[in-house]
Amino acid sequence: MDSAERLIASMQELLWERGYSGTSPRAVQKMADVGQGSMYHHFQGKADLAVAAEHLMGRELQTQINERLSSGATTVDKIAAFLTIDEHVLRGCRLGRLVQDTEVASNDELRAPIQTMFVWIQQNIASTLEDGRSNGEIRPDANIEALAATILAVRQGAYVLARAAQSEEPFRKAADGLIEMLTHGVCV
Amino acid sequence: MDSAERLIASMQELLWERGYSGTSPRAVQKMADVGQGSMYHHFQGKADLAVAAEHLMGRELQTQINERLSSGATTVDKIAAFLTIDEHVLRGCRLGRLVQDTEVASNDELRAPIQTMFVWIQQNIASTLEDGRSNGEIRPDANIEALAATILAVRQGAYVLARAAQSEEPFRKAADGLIEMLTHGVCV
DNA sequence: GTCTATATGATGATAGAC
DNA sequence: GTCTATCATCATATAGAC
Repeated sequence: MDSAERLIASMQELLWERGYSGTSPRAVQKMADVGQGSMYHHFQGKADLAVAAEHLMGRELQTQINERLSSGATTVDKIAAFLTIDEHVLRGCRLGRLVQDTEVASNDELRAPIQTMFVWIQQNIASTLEDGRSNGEIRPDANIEALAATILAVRQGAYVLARAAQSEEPFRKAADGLIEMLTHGVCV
Repeated sequence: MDSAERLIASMQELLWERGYSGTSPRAVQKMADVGQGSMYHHFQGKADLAVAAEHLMGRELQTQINERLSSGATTVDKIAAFLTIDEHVLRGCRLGRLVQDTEVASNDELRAPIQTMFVWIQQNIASTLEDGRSNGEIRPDANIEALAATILAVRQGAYVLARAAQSEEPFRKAADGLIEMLTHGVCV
């Protein structure tokens, strides 16, 4: 990896670990083993480098999500796979965590890659549900768009609950509850 | 309001607006119109003042949530009220946002009040669902605990989606999807 | 109980040599 | 393309006068 690549990889790591405001250019340079001048040669500044890191995150997440949403026999299995716990639950969602930072939310350049990814994920969940509807697994009158938003929200919210508890248990519970609702409904 | 109360109110406001790491004692003092020496007289430091602010937040949230979970005729109406949009959706959840901050998540004194509130909320949702089960509104075999976790996760996640989009729409959609799942289920 | 002065280190960024 | 030196500003906190 060259300097620029190492800078992006380090920024990505630190964004996940410490958030945007909590990540200093210094720390990125140190982790990447790259000098200050070098960083400001390759990137305009902290925000510019962070955007590059966000784009890399997005590409990695797309791969992961595609794998999960295409695993499993039934539609519910696919959604369950999407909600499967991974090794990083307590670190939070790489993208979702970032957008809680006011500096990120109020800067369109930093926010755009996150919003784009969320839209992409929702569309993929929606098309998984559509397939299920064609198969006859999903009710014909289901509001696919709303359901996709709910499913993504459960994952994002489950990360938050797990972080507050410093335990993976609330994540699992929230996922279980969603699967139950998808399969059985709740009302008599 | 005396100095200490103004400090707590200001810290609360700034925690919501800028998060913990993003809030400096300076800024709090300025908003509260209180000098530096005064702040360090009343509180041990930034974290100590933040904990006081978190406790105040918790008390306010309990009132709001009690109101919502007791409004509405049916159990689903009550859950829908819990998921009703409020005027502050784009600012995020006061508690959920905080715990995304690494400094908060890794400091037990700062994290505890948040976790306590989440547990309290889940218990209140659970007992609302229990009532519905007694009424015959909710399936007897429903996994109440998991459903409560899911419902709270939807609210938390919906905040995240709204912030990423800088729009209240995803929040509404996620809530709609949840209500649909509660009432009809999704699978044929 | 509140004030000002000060300490110590980090922040994000620039300047200019090599 | 990378380096070191430097900048102005902010962070959190303490010291000691009033």
